[in-house]
Formats: sequence, C-alpha cells, structure tokens
Amino acid sequence: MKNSILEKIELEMAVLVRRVTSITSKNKIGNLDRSAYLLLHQLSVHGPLGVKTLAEKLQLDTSTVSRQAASLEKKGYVYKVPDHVDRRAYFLQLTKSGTEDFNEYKKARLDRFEVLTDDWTDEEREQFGHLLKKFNKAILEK
Amino acid sequence: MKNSILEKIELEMAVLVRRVTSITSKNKIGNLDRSAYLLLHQLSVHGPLGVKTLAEKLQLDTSTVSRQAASLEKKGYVYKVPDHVDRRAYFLQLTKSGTEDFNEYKKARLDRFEVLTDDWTDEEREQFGHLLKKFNKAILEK
DNA sequence: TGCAACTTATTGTATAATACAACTATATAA
DNA sequence: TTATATAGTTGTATTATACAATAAGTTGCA
Repeated sequence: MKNSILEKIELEMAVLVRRVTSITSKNKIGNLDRSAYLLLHQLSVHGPLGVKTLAEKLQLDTSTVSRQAASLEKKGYVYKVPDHVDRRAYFLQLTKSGTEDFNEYKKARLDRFEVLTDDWTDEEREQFGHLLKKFNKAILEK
Repeated sequence: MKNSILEKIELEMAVLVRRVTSITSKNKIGNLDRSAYLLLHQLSVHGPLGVKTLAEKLQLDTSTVSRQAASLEKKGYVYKVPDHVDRRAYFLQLTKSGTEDFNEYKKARLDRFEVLTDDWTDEEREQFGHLLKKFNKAILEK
C-alpha cells in the first residue's frame, strides 16, 4: 500500500470534520443541531428508546444523552413515556412536531448534499456512501 | 439520481463526524488535538504564516486561531517572528519540537487509518481519498 | 424476606472548540 | 492629517462533551 494514499485520507478526514462541524454549527435549520438530529434519527428508525439505549447507539455518555433528551423535550420534539416494567426508565417518543421538524431538517440536509455532489456521477455518489459506511463500521469495530 | 444514495451519504456523514470527533477528543496523542494538528499542518506545508492567513485557510475566526497559536506557543511548538513590513503582524514559525511532535502525531494517525482500512483494496482507499477531497472542495466552493 | 450490589437517569462540574464584540496598535487612503 | 481599515488579543458566551456523585428503582442471594 502506498503511504501517500493514507496520508491523503488522513488529511482530508481532518479537514472534512472541521468543515462539516463549522457548517452545522452555523447552519442550524430550524431548531436542530447535528446531535439532536442523530438522536431523533434513532427514534425515527427504532421507535421509542430509553436514554441508556440511545447512549449506546450514539456512543455517547448517558449524561450527554440525558441533556439532549431534556432539550428536545423542552422544544416539544419528544416526550417521556414511563416504562412500566422498569420504573427507573422512560421511553423517548417522537412527537408530531418532532417528526415534522426532523423530516424538514433531513430534507434541507439532503438538498445541501445534492448541491455539493451535483457534478458527481451516480457511481461516485454510490462509492462515497459505501465507503463512508464501511469506514464508520471500522471505527466502531476496531 | 436515486435519493436513497444521498440519504446514505447524508446519514453516514453525520455519524462519521461525531465518531471522529469523539475519537480525537479522547485519543490525544502527546499534546496535540485535531485543531492544533491542522494548524501545524498549514505551517508545515506553507511555511510561517500569520494569524489572519491561517484563519482564512482553516476557515476559523481569527480569535480562535489566535488562542490556538498562543496555546501552541506555550507548548513550545511555534514562536512568533515579527513582520517588519507590517508591525501589527507576526509569522508563526514551527519549532524543532513542534515539527517533531507534529510528525509523530501524524504517524500515529496514519497507523490508525492503516488499521481502519486494512481489509480495503488499494482501489477503495484511493477512491475514498479522492472522494473526500472532492467533497471538501465542494464544501469550500458551494 | 431483606439487604447488598447493580442499573437508569439526572445533575453538578469541568473542559474544549468555537464565534462575536470590544479593544489596541498600526497601516492606508482621501 | 485625519478618518477608516486591518492584525491580533482578550472578554464573554455557547455548545457538545465526559466524569463523578446522587436518587430512585431493580435484582440476586443468604
């Protein structure tokens, strides 16, 4: 393997993370930031989940998720459903407005990605999605 | 274009940024974090630069760069060379230990990327580097 | 059954990276 | 020469995060 390829990945990754971070901290569409978005994404995919499960899925500390959940609850995007089996725990359930704003934010993000890749071939987009996913999986497992 | 491809890129990008962020906030190799690394990278590529130029290249506020520079100076990684043409300004110059630790950090990052992609084909690595760079360029320009 | 050990979630505290605003010193242009 | 612009610093605020301590509830076992 040529080391220069790794160097390129390594550098572009550092650049990417900082650019994307700075975009998402400026471009708050509506009320959602990236963290909130990922949390709502989990709920929209898996249905109601508790703080602990979310923390595992998101690879965050439970305290962080607890605060994110509290903030989303204050905005009316989720509400807590008591878990009758384990009375320490709740399920976080998406509200209608949470679902709506999540979808709106997602749409805005998609539009942005569409613009960013409008001169790419379909194959490049597919490759990029594929490799990003593969890379994320590697981070998780290695 | 199929929307599902964009959705995949969009989601994996959000995941990536958070994972990489959380890795680099934990894995501080030596004294360097990602921000410091990117700053030193600029100096190692372009030679001595002032705070303003760095801020432009890094797409950060000058105040942010000023603080990063102060922190790197305190660690002995850079020093300020007065600009005799414009006496408001300095050039930030890498020190020997700054260069050394930068290279060491870079090596550690490369090793990490090597592990993460050890079951990839060379072509996949090349594609990934290429697409990341292309994507970063798009963010900058669009 | 009742206590010890564990678990879920919250809250207190700390840190890091960032931006914006106010300021100082200097440079430039009318 | 005076007004405006610029380079850099510092004060302040925000956001995302982690770790530690704690409250409330659960579980396992003697």
